[in-house]
Amino acid sequence: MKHQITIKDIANKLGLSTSTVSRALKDHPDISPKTRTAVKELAGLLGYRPNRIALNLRNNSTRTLGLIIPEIEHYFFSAIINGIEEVAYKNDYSVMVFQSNESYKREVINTQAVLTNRVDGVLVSFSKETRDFSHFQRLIDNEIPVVFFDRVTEELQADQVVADDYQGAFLAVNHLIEKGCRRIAHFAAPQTLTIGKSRLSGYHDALLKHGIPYNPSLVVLADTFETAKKAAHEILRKTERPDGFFAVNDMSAIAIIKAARELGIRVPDDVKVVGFENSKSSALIEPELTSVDQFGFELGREACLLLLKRLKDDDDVSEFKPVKKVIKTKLVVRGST
Amino acid sequence: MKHQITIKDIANKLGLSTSTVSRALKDHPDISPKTRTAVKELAGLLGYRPNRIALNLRNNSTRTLGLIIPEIEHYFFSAIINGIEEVAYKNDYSVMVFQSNESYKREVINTQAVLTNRVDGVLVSFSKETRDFSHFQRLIDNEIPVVFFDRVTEELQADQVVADDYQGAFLAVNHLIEKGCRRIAHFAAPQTLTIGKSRLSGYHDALLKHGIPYNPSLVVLADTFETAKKAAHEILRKTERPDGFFAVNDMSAIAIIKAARELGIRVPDDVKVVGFENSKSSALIEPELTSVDQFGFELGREACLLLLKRLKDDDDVSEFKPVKKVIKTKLVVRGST
DNA sequence: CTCAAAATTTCAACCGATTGCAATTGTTTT
DNA sequence: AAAACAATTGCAATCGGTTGAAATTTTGAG
Repeated sequence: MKHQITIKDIANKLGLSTSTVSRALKDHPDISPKTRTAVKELAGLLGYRPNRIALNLRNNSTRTLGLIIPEIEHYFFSAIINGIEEVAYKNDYSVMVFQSNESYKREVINTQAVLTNRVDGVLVSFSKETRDFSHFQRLIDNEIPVVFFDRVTEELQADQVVADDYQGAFLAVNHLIEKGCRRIAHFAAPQTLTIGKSRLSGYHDALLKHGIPYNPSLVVLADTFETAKKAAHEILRKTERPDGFFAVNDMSAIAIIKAARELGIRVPDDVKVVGFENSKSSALIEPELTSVDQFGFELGREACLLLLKRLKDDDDVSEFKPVKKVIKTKLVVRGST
Repeated sequence: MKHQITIKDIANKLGLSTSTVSRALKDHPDISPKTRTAVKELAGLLGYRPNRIALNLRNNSTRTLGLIIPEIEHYFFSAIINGIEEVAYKNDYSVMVFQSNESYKREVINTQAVLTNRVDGVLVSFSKETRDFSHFQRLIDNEIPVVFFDRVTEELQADQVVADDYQGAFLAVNHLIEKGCRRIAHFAAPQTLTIGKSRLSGYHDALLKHGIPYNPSLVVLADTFETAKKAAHEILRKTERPDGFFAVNDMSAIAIIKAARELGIRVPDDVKVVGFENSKSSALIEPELTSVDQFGFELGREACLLLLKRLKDDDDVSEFKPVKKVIKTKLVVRGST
């Protein structure tokens, strides 16, 4: 990088001290109008920009947020990043993005990276592998505000922002039942993730409400396209095949639709399918997928707003009370049901 | 943030000077083994981590890269970010992400933000609106290495990484012709973007090769789902409708397939469609979309590698020769042709 | 036991900006 | 004209770490 114009350059050229220049630039009342204009003029002329790093050092703040996320290449997460970046941008914060790639080990390294980079706060959605949360506890111990979103845990004293997974699942399954389904399968996420548990429990309670017995053999762990495709093939070949599917995400739901087509089973006539995410893809496939919108953009926005709020009132650390923000979901009905 | 352990804390506790501690921590030969181990031990005990900001200030380097991108919420770009983050991670760099949201004005602000944040280098794919490139020139004037990817320009002396758009388009249209199409429409991107021009020219030359006259009325500006859907409806209703489509991206291609279905036109029997991107969605729709894979992940990797190379040999600034790296594309044939 | 060489440690400046306090200049009052 | 006061400006420390050069201590040879 080229030599950047510093306050010292301006001071020298005008025969002033750096302190005077500094004060002149920020309209300190002590400075005479004459020198103030002179300083500002020259600063403009030379294209002076304050050195953020020097300010970071002095203020012990970087105006930067860390974002630790499993995979960027996933509609839901990219929507969240979008929401986060939007809020950060409006509040003059920058965002550093770190991917864990669903790897616990890499996630630990990511937490070290955010510490090293001295970010002011961190937004986290942890990996599927993560069981131990001590690396996040280390952030909290350093009094770096952390907000968890989507993938959250009760093990830590930290803010959370989640979609209303239980409500979404309940809506979805209720909808299937009202459409006439009686034998509804659930393609679930790992039960180590809160979203896995909540969505299963919404599924369970919706069945209960309509007096349909809960049948564990209809619940399968399948939260990716590949696993879901395989599982759907198996379960659809059984003699007593399901007449409805509630999938934990859109990719799994789409895999089910594809599997059904391959087996000559009609959607929605023979089998109805509901996904969770309301991704772009859900409107592209045929039939279009009924899905629970979990408003990733809003979720990201809320998470970032909450974090910025924490950064503002960071004084009352002693009486810290974690907040759990729940974003309502919405069922978007399309051709697959 | 809590008080962080500094080199001074260690120095005080051991009755040493900060310089000794500093040198001890980095195995300077001047330091006696005794003090070295003592310092390292205490540092480990207290959980000392060097303050990156202080180092940034001294070294005038942040080990941070800036990334300016139109929209994260787009498969191709998120794949690119993935590739960039991967390379940055392996080389111990962090990535700051800024979205322009396809807005020129916001993009200008983004370039200011990367300047303010004193990133070591910048990766850019500019917005559709951008005609004037002086904000990027300002980065170059500040001798901040800039690498453009996907959306590039010849107006600036800067490195570029692009997919082989011409080749990809040629492959696609050639494929359509070999499959029997004679009246091929092209849904194009704005001709202000190099990708728009290159893909059109590949389309043009493939027609030429097979002796099919170029017909401007078959070229339509339509690079989003909505515009393409509308345009497809219009063109498919004409008496002399096309028998093949080459779309500038997958979203447009999928819109064409949907429009055809709505009009009762069969794909691929009546009309064949090829997209560009090979996004996840292309394998989800029915029929699956034939598409040109532009390897977003690799493109991001290459762009980042090129930038890091520039950062390494930043000495020979005088004899700067911009590099243009072209990533070969590949036609992935599926059910839509 | 002395003195120089070697080993070890400290001093001080620096990166760029901020800020309390001291110092300088200019103005007014008596 | 001197004292008192206000208006400006400069000094120096600070943030945390690095590094050339100086200062100190240790070691070993004569």
